[in-house]
Amino acid sequence: MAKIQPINRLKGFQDITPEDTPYWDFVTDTLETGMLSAGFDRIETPILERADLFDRGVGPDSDIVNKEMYSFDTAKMAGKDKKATKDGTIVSLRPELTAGVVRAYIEHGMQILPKPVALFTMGRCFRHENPQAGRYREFTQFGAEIFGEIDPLIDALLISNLWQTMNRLGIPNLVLNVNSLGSREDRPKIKKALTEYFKKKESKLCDDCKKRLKKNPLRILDCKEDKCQTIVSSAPAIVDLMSDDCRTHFMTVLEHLDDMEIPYNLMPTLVRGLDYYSRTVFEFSTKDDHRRTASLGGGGRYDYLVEELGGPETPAIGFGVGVDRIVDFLKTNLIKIPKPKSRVSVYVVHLGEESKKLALGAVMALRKLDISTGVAIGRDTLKGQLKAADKVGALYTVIIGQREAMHNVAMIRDMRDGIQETVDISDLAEKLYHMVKLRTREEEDYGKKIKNKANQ
RNA sequence: GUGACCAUAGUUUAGUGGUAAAACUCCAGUUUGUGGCACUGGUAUCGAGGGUUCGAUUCCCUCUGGCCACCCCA
Repeated sequence: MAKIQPINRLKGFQDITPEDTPYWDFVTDTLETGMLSAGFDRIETPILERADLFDRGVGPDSDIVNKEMYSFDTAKMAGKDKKATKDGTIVSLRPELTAGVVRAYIEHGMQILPKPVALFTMGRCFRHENPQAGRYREFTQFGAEIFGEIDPLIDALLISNLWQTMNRLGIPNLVLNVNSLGSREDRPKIKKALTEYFKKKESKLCDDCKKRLKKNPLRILDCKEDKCQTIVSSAPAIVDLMSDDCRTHFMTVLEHLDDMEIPYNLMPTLVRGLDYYSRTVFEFSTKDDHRRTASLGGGGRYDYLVEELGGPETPAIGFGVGVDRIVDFLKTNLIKIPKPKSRVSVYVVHLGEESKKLALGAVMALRKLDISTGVAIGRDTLKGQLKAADKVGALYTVIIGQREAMHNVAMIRDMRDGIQETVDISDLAEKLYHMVKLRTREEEDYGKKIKNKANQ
C-alpha cells in the first residue's frame, strides 16, 4: 500500500501541545484575573470581520492592512453546490483586536453604560507575514480597552494594571517605555517641525528613512540604524511641540505613575505603528538572558477611533499583549510556573471478563465524585496495566481481578509505597475519595514547605 | 517582499559517493495476579522534485519547510 502523505500545519501556525498548555493556562488565567480584579468586563468578538473595518480602524496605509491581511471575497468562495452570495463582501481574519471591540462598542450602544466602560478580550489574530522569533501568522493577543474617559488617571491606572499583571507572570527585567504623540490637532505641527529638521539632514539618513520623511516622519524616530539615531538624538522632541493641554495631560500621567511607584522610562522616540494612536503611548519589553530585548505588548490612547468608526465622540485607551511571546519567554528563560495537577489520581485495573463490569462501575462511581480516574484499555496483563498506571502518575490503583470479583471486593494499591488493602466494592469510591484528598493535601503542604525554605 | 543558515527515526543528534548509527520516548516481550530498575526485540522510501554519476542520504540546481534577521509589529 502506498504511504499516504501526511498534511502538515500551515506556515507560521502553531499547535499548542499538551506540553505547552500549562503555560498557556497560567498566562491567560493570570491576565484574566488581573483585569477582573481591576473591574474589567469580558467581551469576545468574531475572528472574521468585514475588511473595511480594518481599513478604517487600523489605517489603509499601514502595512498590516496593505499586505498582511487574510482577506476573502465571499462572492467567490461559495461551495460548488451553493449559490454564491451576490453582495461580494470582502471579509478578513482580524489582524488585531481593538477594531472589533470598538465596532462592538458602537453596535451595542455601549455609550449608554456608566463611564468608563472597561473591557478585556483575548483571541487569535492573523497576519500573513514571514514568521520569526515571537512572530507567527496566527497569534493570540490579549487586549483591554477603556472607553469614555479622558482623565489622565485612567492612562496611569491602565498602565499600572498591566505592570502589576506582568509582574505576577514572573517576568524579570521588565521595562516600561512611555511617550506622548500629542492630539490630532497637534499632529500637523509636529510633522512639519520634524520634516523641517530631517530635511536638512536628509542625505545622512538611511534609504528607508528617506521614504519615511515623505510618508510619516514620526517613524524616523524609532529607526534602528545608527546613523539615523545620531540625527534623531538632537531632533526636536514631540513633547515640546504639542499643545499645553496635551503636555499637561502627559505630565499628569507621569505623576500618577510616580505616585503608584511604577518605574517607567521616558522615551521621546517611542512611536507606535498603528495609525490610530494619539497622546499617551506605551510599550512593555524585557531583557532576555542571552538575546535582545523582547517586546511583549503595548498600547496607547486612541481618542478618535470610535468616532472614525461611526460612533459618538469617545476618548479611549487600550493595550494589547502578545500571549505567544509571553509563553515563549517563560519557556526559553525556564521561568517556573505553578505545577499542573497530576492528571490521574486513581487508575482502575481489571482482569478477566467478570471483573470488567465491576471495574466500569467503580470508574463511574469515582468520576462521579470528581476523582480523575483512568482505566486500562487494550492491555490484558496486570503487569501491563500497572505499568500504564505508573506512566500516568496515578496515586492509587484499584485492582479488580477474578478473585476480587468473586467476593465483590477490590484491592487498593498505594503506588508510592506499594501497600495494598482490600475493601468492599460498595465502599470503594468513598474510601478513595478521602485517601486522594488527604494525599493531595500532603503534597501541597510539602510544596509549600519547600517554597518557604527557599524564601528564608 | 528581501537576505543568512539549516533539513537524517516521535524527539535530540552522529555519519558516509556504494541504501545509515546512538540516546531518550513509544510498542511488544523476559512463562503463569503486581508498576518504577535491568535485559531483548520492533519503528527512517536520510524534506520533495530534477541533474551529475555505474551508483547519491552524501555533490549541484529548483521547490517546500524550519530558524534567524530586515521590514513591520504582538
